[in-house]
Amino acid sequence: MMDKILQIISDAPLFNGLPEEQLNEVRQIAVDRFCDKGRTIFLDGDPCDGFYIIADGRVKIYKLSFDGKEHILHIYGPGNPFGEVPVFAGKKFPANAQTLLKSHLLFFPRTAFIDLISQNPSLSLNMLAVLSMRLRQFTVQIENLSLKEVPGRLASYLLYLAKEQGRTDTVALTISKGQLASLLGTIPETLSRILAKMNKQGLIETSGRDLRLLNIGGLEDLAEQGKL
Amino acid sequence: MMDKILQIISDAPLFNGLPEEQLNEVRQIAVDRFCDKGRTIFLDGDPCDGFYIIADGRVKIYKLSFDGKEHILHIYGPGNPFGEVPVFAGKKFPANAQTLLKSHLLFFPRTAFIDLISQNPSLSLNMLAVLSMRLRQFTVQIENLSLKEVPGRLASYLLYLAKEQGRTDTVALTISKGQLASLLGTIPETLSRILAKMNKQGLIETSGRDLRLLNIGGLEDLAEQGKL
DNA sequence: GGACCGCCTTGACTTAAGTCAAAAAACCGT
DNA sequence: ACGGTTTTTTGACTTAAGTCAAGGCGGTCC
Repeated sequence: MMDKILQIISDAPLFNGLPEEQLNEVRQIAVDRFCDKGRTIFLDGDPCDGFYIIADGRVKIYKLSFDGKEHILHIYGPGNPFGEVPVFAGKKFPANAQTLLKSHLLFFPRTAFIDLISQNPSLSLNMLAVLSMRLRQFTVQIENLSLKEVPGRLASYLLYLAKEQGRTDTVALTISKGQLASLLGTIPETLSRILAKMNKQGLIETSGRDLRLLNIGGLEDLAEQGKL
Repeated sequence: MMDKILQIISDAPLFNGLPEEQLNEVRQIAVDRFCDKGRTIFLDGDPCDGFYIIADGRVKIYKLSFDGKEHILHIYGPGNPFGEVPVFAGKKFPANAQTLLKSHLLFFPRTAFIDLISQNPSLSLNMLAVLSMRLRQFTVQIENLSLKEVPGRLASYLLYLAKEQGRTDTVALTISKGQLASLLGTIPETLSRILAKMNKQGLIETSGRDLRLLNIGGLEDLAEQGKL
């Protein structure tokens, strides 16, 4: 008899390499949670009593400005943990989280999880690795925001997507263009104009959410230099 | 007979709450390193074989753009660790590090430190807390960069400094204005103009590196709204 | 004291990107 | 296929902030 939740836990990078016995302990403390699309999971500043792993679906982590403008920090899919920061420091969520699709989440209560980590060096090293990778991503994001212009950020993102999807010629956006704009730290109008310009320059060819990358070298230059 | 290095280790937040015996183990693996002002400690992309704690001095962590523009991510002082990310993931430094002052550093070799962490749940929880706090700071930085204009970022920074220095009326910049510009994601000319404008508006009064905060409420509005 | 150097400021100009408004296109459920 | 909503695009305009260039201020080292 197979346990679906145990299967998800076994596949998650966070629990990679743990012996069966410890996976079972992790499974003991996991709590199922199902969410419709567009459901808020937590808000910036909410007190935190645990973190999540996505079993299925998609979640955006985002910040809001005073006047309601949103900047997306991450978009996570199956296998990704989120909301771990306040488990270890600060006790409050540093950003908002909302489902982009109908999603199945696993919730891990704070104190039970800390107990597990304390007894479990390889789990703690896995968690250190997860947080370290996040920090690395953030340094890239900050570099992009402050050192590159929007076309450069877009080019970086397209190349990242191409690598992610294992293609060199075509990529399919997994999110709406409006959301992509928010992820790149800009607005839909600007993104639309830049895509149009890159079309005209022969760098890409767009059709809906599918893009053909016509000039990888040109995109790489753009991503590196940050300017057109 | 007192050991200065042991003293520094005992005072560092990373080793907070560890029993004496474990502090001694940490001390065993620490390596002294002295650096003059302006010395590069590591460069973005360098392979990493350990991380540092500042015993004394000051270090900037920064990214460089293609054409040499710099963005400062952090400025760290005594007690702060830096360069931990590649210890746990990725193996290469994600940014550059350089001393701003003559500094005394403690170096902790990667493998020895990982051994310690594995045997030592509270050390690993401390490290998780350090990384989590960094992630929290980064979310704030990204929020500032993408959702606030330069005046708003400056106001946030001044209020942060005031809190840091335990004052409400006066703050002293600990870095040059040029470096502050780089920390805020802008350039010296822009920073200078904004300081002049805030002077004219009666928000602050500048004299060299000392600033008087004349209107805390106004600064808080500015920091929150991100706009003038 | 005076010449030099780095840091900071100011001015005139350019430009990337945001705003507001409206049209066009894609998407959805019935 | 239809009407209606949402998403995307386009246009005209504004604005924050960067660039380039020139002065000013402040320290310090003979």
